[in-house]
Amino acid sequence: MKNYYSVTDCKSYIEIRGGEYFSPRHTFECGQCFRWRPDDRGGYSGVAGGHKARIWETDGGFAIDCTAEEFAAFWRDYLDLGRSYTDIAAAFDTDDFTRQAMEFGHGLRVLRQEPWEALCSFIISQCNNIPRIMKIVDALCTGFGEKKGSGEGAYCTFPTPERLAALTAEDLSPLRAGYRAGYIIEAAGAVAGGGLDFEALRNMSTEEARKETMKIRGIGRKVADCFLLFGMGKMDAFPVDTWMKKAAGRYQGSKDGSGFGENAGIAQQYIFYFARSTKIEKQVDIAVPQV
DNA sequence: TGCCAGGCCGAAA
DNA sequence: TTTCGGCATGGC
Repeated sequence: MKNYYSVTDCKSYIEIRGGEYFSPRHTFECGQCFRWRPDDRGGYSGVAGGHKARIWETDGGFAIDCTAEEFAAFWRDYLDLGRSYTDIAAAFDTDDFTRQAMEFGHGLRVLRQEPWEALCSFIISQCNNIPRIMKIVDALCTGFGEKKGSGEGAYCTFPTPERLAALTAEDLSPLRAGYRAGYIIEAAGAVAGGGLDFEALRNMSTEEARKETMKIRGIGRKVADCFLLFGMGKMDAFPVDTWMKKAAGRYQGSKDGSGFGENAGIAQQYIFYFARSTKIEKQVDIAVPQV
């Protein structure tokens, strides 16, 4: 396991080499996030934490169209580059199912998303399909987020809880989110009003944080666990006995015998394996060298 | 046209 | 404690 990333400044972008293999496709299309889109050049463009970027694979690693400073300040943590997924994968090389799961999702990383964006996005995800989730999230950002940049580089940030808390379900009707609109506004109110305190949740056990999150109407076990894993970095949010049994059932029931197809749902179950891995993972040194 | 999608809520059993 | 219908909407 290499734990050292070399960052090369290529003027309009930086290239990261020497770390673990990172798959933009597996990472951005597995269903853990909803604001990244593939482009016709093989890369992915997305907005996170108020930043916009394009990420693509290179011969020796991957590249981001940002500065080394921006990488160090935001993208490095967002992409969870300080965690050794190689070690995690090695620890799960125990049986056919887990081995194929790891192979299928090779290069996938669990993104460290903004808490509010993760919570709101997974409220929208309930009883919904991924293309429509992305469509609603996009409409939410376009309609109520902050507009940044200009021309082709223009984009909208994810709307703040304060902004959404001031709205009514009717205001959100252009989103066509259905009954989820009310849930969004209630959650926004809880966050903006301090009823759901992200910093306090960080200091709680996963179980306590889950209980606290589920006090909000419209947030059940599934949404809460997605929020805790993807938004709060609580890597043990998904109990293996609950979620992996589902994944195993779908794996064994696959018609072509290949196990894992191009299925975002299955890929997410793969993430749950990572979620169970904190006990064996190692933190690595990711100091960014001079460019 | 009908089924279903990465749920949740609340009532009834 | 578990089960089940209803909820909005749109993709297939």
